[in-house]
Amino acid sequence: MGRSPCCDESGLKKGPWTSEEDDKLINYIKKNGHGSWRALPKLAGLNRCGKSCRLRWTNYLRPDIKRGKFTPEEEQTILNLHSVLGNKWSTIATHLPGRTDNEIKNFWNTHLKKKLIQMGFDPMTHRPRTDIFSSIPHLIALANLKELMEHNSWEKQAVRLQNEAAAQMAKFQYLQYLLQPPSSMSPAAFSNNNIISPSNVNIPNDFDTFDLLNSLSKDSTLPLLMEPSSINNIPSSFMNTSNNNSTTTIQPSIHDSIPFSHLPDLESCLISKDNMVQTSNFSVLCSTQGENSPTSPWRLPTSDDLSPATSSPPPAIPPVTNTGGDDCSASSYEGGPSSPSSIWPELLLDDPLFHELA
DNA sequence: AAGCTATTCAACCGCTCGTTC
DNA sequence: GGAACGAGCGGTTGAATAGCT
Repeated sequence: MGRSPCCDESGLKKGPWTSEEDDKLINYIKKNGHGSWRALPKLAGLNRCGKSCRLRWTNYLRPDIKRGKFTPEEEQTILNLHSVLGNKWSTIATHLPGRTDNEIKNFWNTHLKKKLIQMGFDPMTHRPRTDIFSSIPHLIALANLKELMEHNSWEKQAVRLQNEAAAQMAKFQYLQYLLQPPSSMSPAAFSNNNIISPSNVNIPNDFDTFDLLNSLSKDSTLPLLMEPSSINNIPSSFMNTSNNNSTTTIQPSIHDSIPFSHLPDLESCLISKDNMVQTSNFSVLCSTQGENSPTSPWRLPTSDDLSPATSSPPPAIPPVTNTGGDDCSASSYEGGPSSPSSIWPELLLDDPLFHELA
């Protein structure tokens, strides 16, 4: 199958569009619809290829396009969706009305990616980079912030909380290190669905790992999405397990899924087959549905999920069990719903450092 | 003011996928 | 089944602009 010549055809104009060309394109599409893009330029009296016309229309001239700065909510949505979907810009764009895939892609490449890198996170996996050099910017920024805070006086408490947050971060980075996949596995493959499977991760019989996992689950809200056979390797004494036909939710920090009709923000959640939405503050999720099934039982919300019921007020979210007395992590990381694999972006957005570095 | 560098984003390129014949 | 084609997608480029020296 050869490539279609399209824009290679000589004599066709390339480069920036003039307002005259824009008018021609808009008027034609308003009257006739775009029909066949290949045929459109001739019919509209444009010396452009159809592809160029399509791009100009979908990325710039379409009447429903929303221009201007991305809101923090949109930023959050992009981060959440990117952590689940990767560079599926068009899919991400379907969750952001009025934004084009091109615009989101540009915003990611020029802003969000840089923020993640500066914070010491891998923008592909949304996980902390475990090599010491990549962590340096984050550590320096933390140190600077700490110093800044120590020189103001509102902040002994804040410094303590910051230290505790940093300790949490360190704990989790160590956990990530313990659970990290073999080096042969590419980050891209890992980011496809963000599921830790037994084949790509070493779930050790290492008491330290489970101890750390358990401690993190108790005093913060850090989640892990695992496949069922991985879960089988975790001693049951570590977890409280609730079970139904399609999912098993293991919740050391006691946080139930809630019916999605009560969910305040569907966009940033995952929905299970039995229409339960996973909110923040869960700890470990796994599926009991088909031991060898590569597919997650969790899915992104669709427009069909946006029923009128979603407008009913959300129930009070139960407080996080917080054995460590760490109000910082609890107050920072609790709150809005999140998808299991999108906790890192949410952590970042809640992290003052994230805004500091922006 | 001029020159240089960094950033942004519209547009292009080349590939893949789905449909038709 | 496979060739041809159209449409769409993600990656990349480069002109315009902003910021800095």
